[in-house]
Amino acid sequence: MKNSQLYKGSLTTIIMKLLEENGRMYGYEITQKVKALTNGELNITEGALYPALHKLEGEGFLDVEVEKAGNRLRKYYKLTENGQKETVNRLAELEEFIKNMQSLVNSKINPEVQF
Amino acid sequence: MKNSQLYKGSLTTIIMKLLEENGRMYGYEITQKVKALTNGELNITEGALYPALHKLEGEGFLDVEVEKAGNRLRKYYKLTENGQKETVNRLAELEEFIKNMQSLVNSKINPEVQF
DNA sequence: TATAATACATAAATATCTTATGCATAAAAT
DNA sequence: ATTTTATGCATAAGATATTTATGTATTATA
Repeated sequence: MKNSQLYKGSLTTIIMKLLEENGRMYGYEITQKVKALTNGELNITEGALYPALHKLEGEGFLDVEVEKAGNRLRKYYKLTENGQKETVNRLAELEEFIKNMQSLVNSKINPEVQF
Repeated sequence: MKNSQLYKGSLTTIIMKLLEENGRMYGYEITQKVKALTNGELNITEGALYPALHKLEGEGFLDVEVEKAGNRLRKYYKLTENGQKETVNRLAELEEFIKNMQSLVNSKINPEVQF
């Protein structure tokens, strides 16, 4: 997704948070939602998304239901009970991460001027 | 560094920001500074740090000066002119990243309750 | 009627980081 | 006195996540 290396490692957290919000979503829907919420800045690639969804399912954090929309199939994912607990943990980790990054970045450029 | 996957991709940004602040630092000093600024939460491992420093140097973003402190040697790194420009870019990317992650995470749990 | 959008999938290559290991000096603890 | 911890560098193997490339198929738009 996108060019910036910073997004590496954040994909599953994003997926789980969106599923927590929306109850259930299918893969393509997730990519579109992320694009919309970030004003087109974050584009999740399919090569990253689908393996991530399969892994989360394999870990027991997601359940899947296949449905047909017209002639096209959609795989709707939703959080399992364990997935809901894990989502809470990951969001807490994300908050910590952001807090830590801000501690590292928001310090003064010229520390010798501080008093 | 640490357990959370979220930090992946953020190491070089952290290094460059610290060098921007402090003028020049040696590897071990960077690990200690990061630990201090994050209250012990973020521990940069040597296996990540040294290759990252070498890579940044190879890309022309860092210059190195070897000095002896007593009988032990230290490699002091500082930003090149290009490195300073790149630091500005990376910090802007970090801000964007944090903003986007907050957009994704700070949305309501129950969107149907919004009005 | 060709192109773009929708919808899934996987495999190879790349990048980053963890874990493990190695060497050496200096300080602190037993 | 001597072991452990801290300081200071380094690299290599393995794990993991993501990019890039490719594939298939349906539906909507230009």
